[in-house]
Amino acid sequence: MSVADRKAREKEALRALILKGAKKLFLEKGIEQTTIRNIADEIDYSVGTVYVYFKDKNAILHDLHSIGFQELGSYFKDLFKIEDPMERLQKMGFIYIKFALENQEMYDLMFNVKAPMEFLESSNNEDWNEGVVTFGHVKKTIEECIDKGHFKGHNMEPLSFMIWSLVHGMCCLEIRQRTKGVKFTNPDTILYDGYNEYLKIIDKL
Amino acid sequence: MSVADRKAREKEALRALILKGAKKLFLEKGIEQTTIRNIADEIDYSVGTVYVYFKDKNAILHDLHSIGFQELGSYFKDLFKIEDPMERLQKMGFIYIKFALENQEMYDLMFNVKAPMEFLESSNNEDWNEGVVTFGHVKKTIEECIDKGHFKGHNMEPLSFMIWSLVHGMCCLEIRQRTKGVKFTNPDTILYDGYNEYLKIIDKL
DNA sequence: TTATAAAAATGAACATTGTTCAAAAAAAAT
DNA sequence: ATTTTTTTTGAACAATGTTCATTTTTATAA
Repeated sequence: MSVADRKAREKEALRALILKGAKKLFLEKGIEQTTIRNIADEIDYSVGTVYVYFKDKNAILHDLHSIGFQELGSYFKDLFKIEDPMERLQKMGFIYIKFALENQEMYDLMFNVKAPMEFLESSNNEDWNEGVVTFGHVKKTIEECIDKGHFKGHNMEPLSFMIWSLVHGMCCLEIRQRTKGVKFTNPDTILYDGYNEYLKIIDKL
Repeated sequence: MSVADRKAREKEALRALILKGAKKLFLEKGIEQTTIRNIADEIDYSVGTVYVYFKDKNAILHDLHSIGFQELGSYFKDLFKIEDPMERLQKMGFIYIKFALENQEMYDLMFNVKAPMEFLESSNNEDWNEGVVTFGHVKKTIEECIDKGHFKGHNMEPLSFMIWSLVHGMCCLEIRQRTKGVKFTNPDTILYDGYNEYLKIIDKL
């Protein structure tokens, strides 16, 4: 173990500490209400240090958005043990909603907040890897469904996109407060009620 | 015409002028990049004046979000001439997408930006009228579809919510840049391709 | 151990933001 | 012409993201 190695580890640790502090504050008081100064205070470092480890706020938000995808991944983990692709598809949407509702701020960061995408653009990164991988799971599952004779007459990719959008749209309306004040009969269960309507439909396809 | 009347008209006119200037700048450089000072400059008034006519920035954003719903209403106008509810439902989604793509910044303000909802909360307004009315159009159409024997075994409200979410989700992913960098086969048409998959499905219901 | 070089951390300073409010200017009423 | 009311103003404030010369800490060499 050289000194350089230890330093590299320490750098990585502080980087992680900053992200941890940022995430804590995000969950406590929201992304927009969290400032760099807040984050620095939280971990007992100065503002300047934060900027040594991250180019700007977008960079922090991007890294945190990646962590969000890791967390979604751990929600998804057991899914791939399910052999039947139709059953897997059904559970996938359910778990997706569960993740979104249990991690609203993170979900928002992953799929709504502009910063992570702006970071990608600013670093000349063409692809959105996190998105590619996650959407890949949907596509793969749908493909298996089609192979088994389901979704006759449908195209894999647009169908996958539509189903992703369906679930995302519900989460999005909920998280961005567009379901409040719309006078649903059962506001508390509307996401799962809506999802059930979708389940009824694909049951026949 | 009393002096008070004229003054009232002038007040209303200046209010409208501020909103017009704000909208122009929003479309030019985005909502987040537009400052109150920008708006004041645009219409040759001082910052202070803007605050005489609007409580804060959220109030401007809320009023502009309402204007967005008026504009969506004019897109929807001809829809209600369509007798067949299934045909109307199909066209409604299509027009909804068209509106979203042609007015991305306004759509974002209407359905994603938090400010308009924060304004509602701060003014103790329980209901989101614009949302209630627009969602009402979907519900009414679905209800007519059910009355005509479609969507057997489905519940009107959750089904309406699911369909709204489906279309909204696609628009949302597009506008918030989550379709870029995901390597679609046909990125330019993915929204309409996705919508077509939905059309194929409800065709059978 | 001490002196020197490299790395890491700092926080004052800057430009920009939303917002306020006493003062000035303009308009209306007397 | 004078007073009162309404409207407009922009300097000032606190808070934000960001920068960077300076200081502090750590590693290396003598």
